Amino acid sequence: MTRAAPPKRHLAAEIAAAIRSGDYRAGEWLRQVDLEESLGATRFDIRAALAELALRQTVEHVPNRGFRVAQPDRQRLRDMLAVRVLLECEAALGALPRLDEAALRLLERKADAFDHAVADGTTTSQSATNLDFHDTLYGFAPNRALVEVAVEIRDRARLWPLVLWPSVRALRRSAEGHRDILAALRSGDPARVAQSVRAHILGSAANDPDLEKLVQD
Amino acid sequence: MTRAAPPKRHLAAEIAAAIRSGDYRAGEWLRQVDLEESLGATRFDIRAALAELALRQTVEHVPNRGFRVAQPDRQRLRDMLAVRVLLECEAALGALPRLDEAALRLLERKADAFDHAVADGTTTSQSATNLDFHDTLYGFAPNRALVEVAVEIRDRARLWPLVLWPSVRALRRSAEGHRDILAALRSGDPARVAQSVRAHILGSAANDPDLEKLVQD
DNA sequence: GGCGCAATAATTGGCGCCATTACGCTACGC
DNA sequence: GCGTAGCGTAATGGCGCCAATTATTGCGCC
Repeated sequence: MTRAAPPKRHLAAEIAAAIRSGDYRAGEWLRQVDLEESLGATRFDIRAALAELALRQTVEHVPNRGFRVAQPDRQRLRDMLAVRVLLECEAALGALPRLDEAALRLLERKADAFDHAVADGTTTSQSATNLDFHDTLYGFAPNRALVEVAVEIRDRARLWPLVLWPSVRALRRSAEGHRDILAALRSGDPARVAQSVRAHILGSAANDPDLEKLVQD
Repeated sequence: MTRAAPPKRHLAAEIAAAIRSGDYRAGEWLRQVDLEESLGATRFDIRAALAELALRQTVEHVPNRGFRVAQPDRQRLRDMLAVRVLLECEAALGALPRLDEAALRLLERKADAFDHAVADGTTTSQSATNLDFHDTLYGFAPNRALVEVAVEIRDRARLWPLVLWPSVRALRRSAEGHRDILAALRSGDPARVAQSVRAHILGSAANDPDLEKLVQD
């Protein structure tokens, strides 16, 4: 056999990453021929991946026209943030009683990793370490289904604000948010945990001036 | 043209309905040839529909083996119910301040329709009128994204308990649940609304003896 | 010179075929 | 008589081609 055989790729994730990195702008049409060439995949797989992204509302599908990057209005973005707050707060609260000293230490290391990525790291490493912190925290929650839904909704809403991310100020604020959450978790106060998670999520959209005031609602 | 041309069918929903009606049991393999014959669709569309259901975790996909109906364990069912409570309570609470007298009248008519379906109706009409009541209520919530997620998660979790539905006792309890929710909405008390919605959702799984005690947690 | 229409070109999307893979049966050996 | 290995069969799934639909460009007309 000439090739080692590419075992399996998740093309939908690759396309989503391409959108996230700015290769395609909101509202732009995604031509299947371009994707099949740039990703080196067959048209069949491209279509399956696009259908998957359409189901996740990452892209919009217009019959006989094609797929284009979804462009949510401000109201919808606000609404999605509220849903994220609801789900992720619940996940964090579920994790709270299950956190022992070792778990808190682990979370601190994850927070450190994000700090380092903010200081000197690529956008992708910043994103990865950030997600790692949250996933680790939610991983302690007993309700597995809740965590899955929370992560799914987060990733669904994550596409658009991330384009605006490279603001150093927002990154520093995000790092501080992790510390706030850790402090709240150590205090053991559920209300404080919920508040810190809420502020952190809403703050992630705060680099957009129009969304800034959402934090104070 | 010989045929009026079937414009477009949502095959995934039809397959889900077939599973719901009991044509396929949990864990059973879904052969593509059978579906393509029974639904009168092409293999291509069947595969797309199955992929969609796999993404919604309605069916499980095993490479080179096929698709089979997912069979969640009790713990996962419990977890999904908790997520539903979280989302649907929030949606109901969001709708609460927006309900005027006309809206409450409308909801009462929807509740009446469900009562009639319970008294003399098919399982599908019972299911439809029940969903209609909830969708109407949530439709008043200002957060559109929240409602969409809530409905999506509900439909995702709805498959399995519904097989157990035809219990008349559970249906009557469900009808009473609607009345409780309406009374709570009329009282305007958020805590009471949340409690009634919570009890109604948890009660929907109460015809399973093993799940009965979940209501009192 | 501008607008509308039609022909052309490009892109999407439906569908069938064939290779790959897993399962079940049978035959052989111990 | 039982276990195992090999083969036959049937199902999955990957891929390419062709029809349907739409955007675009050029031409004719007002």
